[in-house]
Amino acid sequence: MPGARDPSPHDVDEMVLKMSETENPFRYTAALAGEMELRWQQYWAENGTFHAPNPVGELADPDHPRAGAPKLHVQDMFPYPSGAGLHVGHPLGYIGTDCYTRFQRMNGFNVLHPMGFDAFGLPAEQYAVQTGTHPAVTTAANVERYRQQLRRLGLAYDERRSFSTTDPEYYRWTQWIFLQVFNSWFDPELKKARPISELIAEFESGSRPTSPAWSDMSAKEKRQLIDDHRLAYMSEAPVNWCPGLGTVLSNEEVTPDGRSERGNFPVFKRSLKQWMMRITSYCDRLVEDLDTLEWPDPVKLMQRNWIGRSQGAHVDFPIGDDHIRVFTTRPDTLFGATYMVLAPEHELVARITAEQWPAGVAATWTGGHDTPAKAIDAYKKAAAAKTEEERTADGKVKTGVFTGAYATNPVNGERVPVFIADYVLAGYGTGAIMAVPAHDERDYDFATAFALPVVRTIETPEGFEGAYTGDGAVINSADPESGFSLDGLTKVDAKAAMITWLEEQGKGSGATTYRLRDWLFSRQRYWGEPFPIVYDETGLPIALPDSMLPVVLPDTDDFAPRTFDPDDAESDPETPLSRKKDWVEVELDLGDGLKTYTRETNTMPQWAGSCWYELRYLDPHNEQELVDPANEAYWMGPREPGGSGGVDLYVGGVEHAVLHLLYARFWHKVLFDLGHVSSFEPFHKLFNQGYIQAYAFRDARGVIVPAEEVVERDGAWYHGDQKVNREYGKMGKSLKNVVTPDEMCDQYGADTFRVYEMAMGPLDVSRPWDTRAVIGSQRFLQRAWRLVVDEETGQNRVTDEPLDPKSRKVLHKVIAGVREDMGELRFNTAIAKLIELTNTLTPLPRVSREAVEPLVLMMSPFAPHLAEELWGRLGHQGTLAYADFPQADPAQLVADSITYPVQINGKVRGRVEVSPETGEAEVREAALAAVADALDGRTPKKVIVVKGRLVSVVV
RNA sequence: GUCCCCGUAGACCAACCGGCAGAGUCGAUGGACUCAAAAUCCAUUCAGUGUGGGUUCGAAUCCCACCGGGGACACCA
Repeated sequence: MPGARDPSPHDVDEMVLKMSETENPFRYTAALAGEMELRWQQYWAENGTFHAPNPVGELADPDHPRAGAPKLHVQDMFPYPSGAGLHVGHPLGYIGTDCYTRFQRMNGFNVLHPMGFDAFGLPAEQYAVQTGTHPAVTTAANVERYRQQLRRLGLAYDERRSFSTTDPEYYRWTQWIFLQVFNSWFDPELKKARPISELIAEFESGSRPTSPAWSDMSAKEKRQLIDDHRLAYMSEAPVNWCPGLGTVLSNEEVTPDGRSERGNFPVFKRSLKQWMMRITSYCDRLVEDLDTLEWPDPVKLMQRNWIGRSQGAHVDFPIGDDHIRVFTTRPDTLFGATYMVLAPEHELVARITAEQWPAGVAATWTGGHDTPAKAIDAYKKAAAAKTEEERTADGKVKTGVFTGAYATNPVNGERVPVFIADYVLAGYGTGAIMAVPAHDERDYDFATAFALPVVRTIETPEGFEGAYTGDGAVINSADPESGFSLDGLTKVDAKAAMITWLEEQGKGSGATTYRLRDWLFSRQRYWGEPFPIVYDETGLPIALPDSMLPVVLPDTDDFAPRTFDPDDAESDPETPLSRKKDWVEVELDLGDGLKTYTRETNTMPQWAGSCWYELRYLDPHNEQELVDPANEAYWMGPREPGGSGGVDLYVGGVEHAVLHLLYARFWHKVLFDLGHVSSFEPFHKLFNQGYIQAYAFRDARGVIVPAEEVVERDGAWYHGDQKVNREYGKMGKSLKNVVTPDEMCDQYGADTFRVYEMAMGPLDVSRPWDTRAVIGSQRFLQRAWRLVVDEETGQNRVTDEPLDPKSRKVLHKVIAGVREDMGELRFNTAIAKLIELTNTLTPLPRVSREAVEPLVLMMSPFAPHLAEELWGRLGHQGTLAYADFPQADPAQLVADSITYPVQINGKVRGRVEVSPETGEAEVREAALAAVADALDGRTPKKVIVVKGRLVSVVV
């Protein structure tokens, strides 16, 4: 019956809570924490406490306490706001940067710590399709939910600088950058991007000759030639088509086994006309500038691997009237090239294939076929039938067939047989190799299988079997006819000498190749930035002028992508925007009067918005410019000559090692070349935070049971009476082990949650979530609270009497330690030291202000609400966010005395206590005296005094 | 297969340039307080550092091999 319900267990909890509150009304409970947290969050918002002043423009504030101070720009990888909301793992990095920036703000830095939302892209669209709601609606709701969740944690963001990549005011500038890229070309001499207008001027003046001559070209031909030089260009080329997602994908979005990173659908190579970005022009700079960055080595390595730069040579091997061009990193071993291999797809295969097998050819070479053409045909069919996965999974087993043709080794005139084999990839280098079995493992395996000769050209250690890839003197590398010889040179010198010779003879040249391909930039999706591009009757793209930006994404109910059977490789992509006929056809005046144009209907990929967001935080409302140069120079400019500049600390997961971080670096470099920014790298220092993982439990049937209902008994886990198995992994709905920050705030308060996340381990290490252990952080905050506040009366307990000398030493030791730990993001050890200090003060009869004030200040980065509250109760006005972080008194860091353990042969046999100034000789005397008994008359062979540490005696 | 990182009390983690293995947290146990409990406070417990060698007066720390866990790359010429 309504109004007469029995007390539920929930009510009982509340009664218990109320009872304990009435017993100790001023106790630091979750309820009290919640009340004061809300109050301080309001205070900060109302007072703009965390506003960071810009040098110029709308956000400039000369009266701000940190105006003109040294700057610190710290950023998190902004989240994609999913429909599921945050779990406790998500804000780990955000809390880390919040603690760090609060600390540095108190150290006098003008701190920029913004947060935004990466809200375009596939997942938002998929979520919208699932729920049948427009992505704009779901995205806005998700962003709002994230904002609330983050606000509740007391993160000190400058909220004026927050934006979402889906805001038209934001993507207006994403489109503007696209146009910058579109209207640029890469000058290979200067190795930088230049405005396309400068290229056109060179064409027109004839200083850069064209073929045919510029003046002989039609207007359309001229435009095509120009378009071919742009950094953003359209091309018909094999791309990754993913029917399951209904869109094409960039190489970076495809996993090594040929599936989509998102959704795990099959991906097929398909020739389609798509937008590309010429990231390959920047390969060298993207590799070399890694040296200027403070990034974790694994991330640098991943980028280097992905770019895959190799230096070597192109060499031409004559064959009939043709020649086969190969790329090799080992031109020094050219004399050892005993055969050649083409990729099965290589364009020369058909032309060079012989009509008949040469006399006496081995059966292994022919694959058992009558003619080379049949053998080749069969092999190509077999290769095509294999998936990428099968092709690589076969590992070391080398297959191939002979073409029946022979080419000529250009250095010594030897006839070398030409094979096709799938261990040579069509997409890398020239799709053809010279094979040097003596010094390349793959070639050696193939040569062994096909009984091909092995000629060593590098001195190989005695008894060495297989391919020797190490260093050594060059041998067997001389041509008696020409007199050319590399014999006796080192590997490095021989490479250089060979390249010089090849270039002199016109038989090859030094060359560098890359694994990186140009960035496929268009997607057949609705929820992305529209391209600021239209087409006229020629079908060639025309950039819209800045004045027409933004090109707003048109509203539609028909936003679902056209997807296909995931395995239907022959399906064709369809852009959702193309269905909006009234939007696609547009009348514009682009200079030649009002004409009808057709809009580009692809949208930009998810990565576009995150490619430059670090810049927009600097000047988020600037309508004239992407960012005012003065603001960019202040927040991101290089700090020393030749420095990269960029964000001072960028924190995020390692999963973006290649995708986001590579694309963002590329765009930033284009903007740098065009003079829009003074930094040539976007992120100077990168820190990869670990993940919070969680246990999940499965019952005997293999069904996941809710983790919170599982109890541990006698070393096993039970769900009710049922024994369950424990697994370790991600936190997620499907594993029924999600814990949300909201629950933690309800149960303990945001400060406790923050302290727990920071205390549970180093920021870069992944660890398991353990709700039961959170209580420890709450106890710490309760003890600290109790130092200041009498739990029964609410009175201030702090006295102005000086601290006792012993505790003072502890205080200053802790201050020194905490400062050091904070600077290096070692929050777990900093918190341990704060707990130590708290535990030192707890038993004291009177609590001295001398100790409590520094404690409160030092706790404030971790537990900001509690600290603000205590700071007020200690008699201060306003916020402590700009108070000075405590400094240790060096005089207090000197120990009164030092106890030296005295070791005899590595074992501690005694101790001596001396004053810190005691000289080495005296310590030695005292030590020997202390262990005289243990020495038992033996004379020490050696006595080692380690100053301040110990004394080691050897007998 | 190659390369990189990590293995320390029952759990999470400290230990700086090699110098007494323990800062902190959870758990467990005992005590104080209480009629009792919760909460709180106090105390105790527990590893010789994955295994085996080596260097050293001295090794968790440096070197080598192996085992276990995580990650990167994986025919890139």
